[in-house]
Amino acid sequence: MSLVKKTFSIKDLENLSGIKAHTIRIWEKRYNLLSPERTQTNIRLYSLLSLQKLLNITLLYENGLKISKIAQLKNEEIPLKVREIIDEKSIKNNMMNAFKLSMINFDQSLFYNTYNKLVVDLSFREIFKEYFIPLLQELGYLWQSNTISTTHEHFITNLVKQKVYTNTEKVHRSEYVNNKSFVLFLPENEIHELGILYLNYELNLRG
DNA sequence: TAGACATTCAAGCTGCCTGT
DNA sequence: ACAGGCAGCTTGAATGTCTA
Repeated sequence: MSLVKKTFSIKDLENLSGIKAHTIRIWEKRYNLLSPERTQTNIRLYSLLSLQKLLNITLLYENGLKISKIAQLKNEEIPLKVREIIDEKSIKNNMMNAFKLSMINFDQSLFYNTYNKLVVDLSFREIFKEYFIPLLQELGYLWQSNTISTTHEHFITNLVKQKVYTNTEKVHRSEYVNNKSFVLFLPENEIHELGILYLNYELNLRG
């Protein structure tokens, strides 16, 4: 018997993709996602291509795309979309890891370098929301699990704070766009002020 | 007008049945 | 074992309606 399989049963697809056979049938029926060959006795036989397609679909699906949306994609578009997600993820992972490394080693210039790479393509808001917030969230867990100390936390939050300050200064306008005033304050004894500093940035950005 | 609450819809799962 | 149909259930998102 050949070790290289040429056709796959619906059970094979279930095992390889983690999508239940019943669900695969439903998708097939509702969205024509796959159109397998059939044996004389009407049993589905999937090609390697079908398997590939299902695995791609699974990846998109697990990344939050609705099955109804995926079904609208043309066959050629699916691998492109998959690559987009993978690229985006690995770039993001690399950058996140760089930030974490800079924290562990108290490496200020690594922090700045990573930031400077990001700022080429992203707005400060995007960097703050997509990188700094997750980073700070993770700090919490790392601290809880004794992986890092408060010194690390202070080191990185201060660098982030710096970035908020400099960006706030950059967008600050001498003339206000409207005459509204905002008073920002934290609850008593709340020491984590980054959120409020960022809000201040957003307000300045809007004049 | 914001927030609470209700309704609707898509998607998926499970169980049951019948047929091959 | 697999196919396919049906009913019933859950979940989450989107949308609509009511009310303080």
